[in-house]
Amino acid sequence: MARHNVSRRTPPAVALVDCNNFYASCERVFCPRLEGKPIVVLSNNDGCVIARSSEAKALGIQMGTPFFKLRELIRRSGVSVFSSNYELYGDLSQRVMATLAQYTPDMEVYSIDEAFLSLTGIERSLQCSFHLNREAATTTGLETYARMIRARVRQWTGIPVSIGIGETKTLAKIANRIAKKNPDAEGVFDLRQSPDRDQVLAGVAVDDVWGVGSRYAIKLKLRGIHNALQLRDCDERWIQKEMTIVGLRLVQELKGIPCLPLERCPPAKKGITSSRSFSRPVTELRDLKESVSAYVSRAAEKLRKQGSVAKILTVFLMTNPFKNEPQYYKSLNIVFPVPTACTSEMIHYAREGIAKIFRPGYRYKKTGVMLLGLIPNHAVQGNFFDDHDRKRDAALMRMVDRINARMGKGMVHYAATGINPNWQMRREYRSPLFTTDWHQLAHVSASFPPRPRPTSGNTDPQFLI
DNA sequence: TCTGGGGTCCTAGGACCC
DNA sequence: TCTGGGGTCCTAGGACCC
Repeated sequence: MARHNVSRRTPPAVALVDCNNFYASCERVFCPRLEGKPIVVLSNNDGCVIARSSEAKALGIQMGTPFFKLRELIRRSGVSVFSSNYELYGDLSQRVMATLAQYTPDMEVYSIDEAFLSLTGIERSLQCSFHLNREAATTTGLETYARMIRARVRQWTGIPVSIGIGETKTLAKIANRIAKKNPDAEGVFDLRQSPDRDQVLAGVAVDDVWGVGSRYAIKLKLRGIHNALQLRDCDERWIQKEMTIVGLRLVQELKGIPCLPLERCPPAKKGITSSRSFSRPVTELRDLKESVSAYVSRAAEKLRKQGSVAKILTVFLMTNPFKNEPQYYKSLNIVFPVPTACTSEMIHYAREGIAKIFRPGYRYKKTGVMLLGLIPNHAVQGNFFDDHDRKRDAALMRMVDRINARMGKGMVHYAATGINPNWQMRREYRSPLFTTDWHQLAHVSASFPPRPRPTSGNTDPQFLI
C-alpha cells in the first residue's frame, strides 16, 4: 500500500548509467596520455574490434571488423590497440557499481558497463533535504543528482559515464542515448523533463530502440514504422502478433508504463558456457582434450560460485567456418549419473565426449562445453547405485576454489588442462593487470624522466608511468 | 596468417499424463 | 452414432541483449 502511494504521488524515475566506450576508457585510466587519442580493444584471440574510443569511431572503424583488415588504417592513424583484459574491466566495473550503489538502495547491475538505478524515492528525499517543493525537486533535483553521480564516478574510478532518466527502463535507455550523443546534454538527460517528448522520440530511429534488433527493424519499417514515436503509437494487436508479448511490453514501456521491473539481485544462471577459438588450427585429439578440460574447469568454477550443480554436460567442436576447407561440427550431450559440480568428474566425461565426436583429418578452430540443467546444490537427488564419495569431492573443490581465490587464478589446476598448451588464445597487446595483481600495479615515479619497469603483458613504453 | 564469447526470453509442437 | 478437456515437460527455432 505504501509503495503504491509513493508511485502515485511521484512518477517513477529510472536512470540508466552507462559507461562511455567502457573497455577503451578502462585502458585510458592507467594510461592518461591516450586521452583524446583513438583506441580499439580486440576480442579474444585478437580477432576483431569489440570496443572503440570515440576518436576511433570517428576514423570509421566499425564494431566487429576483423583486426587484420584494419592493420593498415591503424598504423597510418596511430590507433592504440589492446587485447581484451577482462580482469581489468571486471575489476573497474565493480568499482563503478560500488560507487553507484551509494546513490540509491535500489539498482540493477545490467551488464559489465551499465546499471539501472531507481530514483523514484530519491526525488522525495531531495525535496526534504533541499527543502524544495515537489515541482522544484523534480525539475532540478534529479538532473543535479545525476550530475553529482557522474562526477563522483569519474573522480573515484576514472571512468566517464552518461546518465539517462525516464519513467521506464526503455525510456531511460533512450534518454541515455541522447545524453551520450548530444553535446549540449553534457552527459545527462532527463526525458521526463523534456518539453517535447514526442519530438525526442521521433528523432530516435526504430533500430535504436532497446529490444528492436535487425529482424524486427525490417519488419517494422515495412509497416511504415521508422522511429520510436511511431512505434509507441502503433497498433498493439499487430505488435503482439508480429513481435509477441515482448514487443507489446516494449510499446507499453515507450508509453511510460513500466513492464520491465528492476532485477535487484541477479538470478542464478540457467546454463554456463565456456568456449574459445584456438590461436591456430588444431588437429590432434590430445590438444582438444586439453582444451575441453580447461573450459570445463572454468565453467565448473562459475557453477560452484553460484551454488549450483549441473545435470548435463555438452561438448562440441568445430572447424573454421570462414575457411574454404572441409567443415565439421558436432556436439554431444552427456547426462551425469548424479548432478555434479566436481571438476575432475566433469573432466573425465568431457574428455570421453570429445573423443567420441572427434574425427581425424579436420583442422579444428574451436571447442567448448556447456553446463545445463542447473539446480541448487542442496536440491540434488541421489542415485542408489552411486558409489562416488561426493562429500570428499565437494570438500576438495571448496579448497581448490579458496586457494585460487587467495593466490590467484589457476594457482591450482588439473594436469589434464595441459602445461603450456600450444592452442592457447592470442593476446598480443594486453595491458597489465593494474588492479588485480600485486606485481603489475602502476608505479608512480617522482623522478623525471621515469625509469622503465618490466611488465609481464604489453611492454609498450606507454605503460611506463 | 588473421573473423569473439556468453547469455536471456518466447512460442509452437510433440509426447505424455490423468 | 457418438470419441474430452486440461495439464506438464521438453525441444527446437527465432528473436534479442551486452
